[in-house]
Amino acid sequence: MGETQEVLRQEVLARIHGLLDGERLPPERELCQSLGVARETLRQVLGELTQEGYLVRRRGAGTFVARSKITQQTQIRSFTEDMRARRMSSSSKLLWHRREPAGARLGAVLRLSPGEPVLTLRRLRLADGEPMALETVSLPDALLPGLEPEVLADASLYTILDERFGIEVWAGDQTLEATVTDREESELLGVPLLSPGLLVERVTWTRDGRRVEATKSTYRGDRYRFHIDLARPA
Amino acid sequence: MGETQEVLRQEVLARIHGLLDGERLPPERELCQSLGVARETLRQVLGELTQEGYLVRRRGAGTFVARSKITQQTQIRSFTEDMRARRMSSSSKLLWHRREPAGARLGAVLRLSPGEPVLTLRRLRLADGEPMALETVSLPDALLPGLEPEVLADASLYTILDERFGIEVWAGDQTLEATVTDREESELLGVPLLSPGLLVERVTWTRDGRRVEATKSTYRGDRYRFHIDLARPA
DNA sequence: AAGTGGTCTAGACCACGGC
DNA sequence: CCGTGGTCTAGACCACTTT
Repeated sequence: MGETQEVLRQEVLARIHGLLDGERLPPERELCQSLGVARETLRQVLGELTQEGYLVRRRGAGTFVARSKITQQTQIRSFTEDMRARRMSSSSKLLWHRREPAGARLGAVLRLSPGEPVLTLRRLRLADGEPMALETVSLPDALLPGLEPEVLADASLYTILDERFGIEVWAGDQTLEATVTDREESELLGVPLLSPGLLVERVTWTRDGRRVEATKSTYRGDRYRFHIDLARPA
Repeated sequence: MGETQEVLRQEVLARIHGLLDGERLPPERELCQSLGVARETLRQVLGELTQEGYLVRRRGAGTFVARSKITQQTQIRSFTEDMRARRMSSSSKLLWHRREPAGARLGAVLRLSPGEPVLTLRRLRLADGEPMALETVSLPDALLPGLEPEVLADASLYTILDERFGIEVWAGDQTLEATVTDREESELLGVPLLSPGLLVERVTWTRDGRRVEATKSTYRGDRYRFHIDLARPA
């Protein structure tokens, strides 16, 4: 996303904030003029905000504030919460951590400039003392000023984010695919080489769109199962 | 999506089809001229195809073909609907079918008495002519009076349920786990023995709680990917 | 330096909703 | 009918990769 759009997004969010649920925004042609940008640029931003549930657009009618978000499909759960829900004890082993520039790929995913520092840590996650998953988490360092990675050795990341930094994860995006374990994963997870595994990639963000984490995990295929409640679209 | 983009999309897909994995597409400025559209319009289409995994774009370098995985959304979708959403053609090959008493396990899942007849069929599902998944569906026979299983050889189950029997799937429950393909699966899916695969089990029901289907599918791990939108519980 | 994708602009026309 | 969002255009400049 460009610089203009970043600023524009905040401006529009501010205006939305000043409106009630269901109220109409000014027409695009009017809004873009008052904000000093091209209509297409504004539309790009409005499109994203619509996607995120802040707005509803109706052709011929207008763009409206949608305060109430409906579609809670699948819930975001941290490993810790997930295990608690399964009535298992969870623990972690911090394998390594480092702070480094985001680089191109992570920068794009987390919406940071490539030079921005990122905290990355790799943890072995255990359930009832048994290895269950290997996880690599990357977080914008600026989000967690002064955090010692060691406290994440055995704590819920989401809890720390919330209680210590006031960061609440609001939504996310996750993909699952099948894989087989490589040598390192097999050893750490205690399974034979080339065992089935679930590769889970997750990106989450806060209500105001700030990217919180990019996580890539490999779950043991023989012990882990992913559950989804389905709903039929209307 | 506009008319121009629809046509454009097909044109670009055709060109992609003519290229190998990793090959570069012509530059945007060249391509849009040869296709007779504006660059932004072309970029819109390229963006979507990138989102869908057909392409990878690298600034300063070019746009490249990515024989990538397909990603699935979160709602209940039949394979047919899923593929249609991906704009791929879907087809099926009916491997076998039979009617028999539900038995203990299926009876419990579908909430039928064990003696109640169940229609079970096994289908190979293909996307754009390529094997993608193996699926075994079981349905209460009483739901589908007079259905000839052959019509399911190449039709959407959900569509038939709805249009012909007035049965609307309302909600469901799905689990995913990692597996490796056995001998039969490998042969039918055209992958090596013990390839990674996704084992998907699904049970769905109508609004009034009647169980509709119990399905067990094995998806190719190298071509299929599940996509889930996450939301944080309130 | 040349060429690529990424962003932004100003303006046109279309399709639809509500008056 | 007019005003709205939806699409498309031609062209400019920027950021990055490659040579």
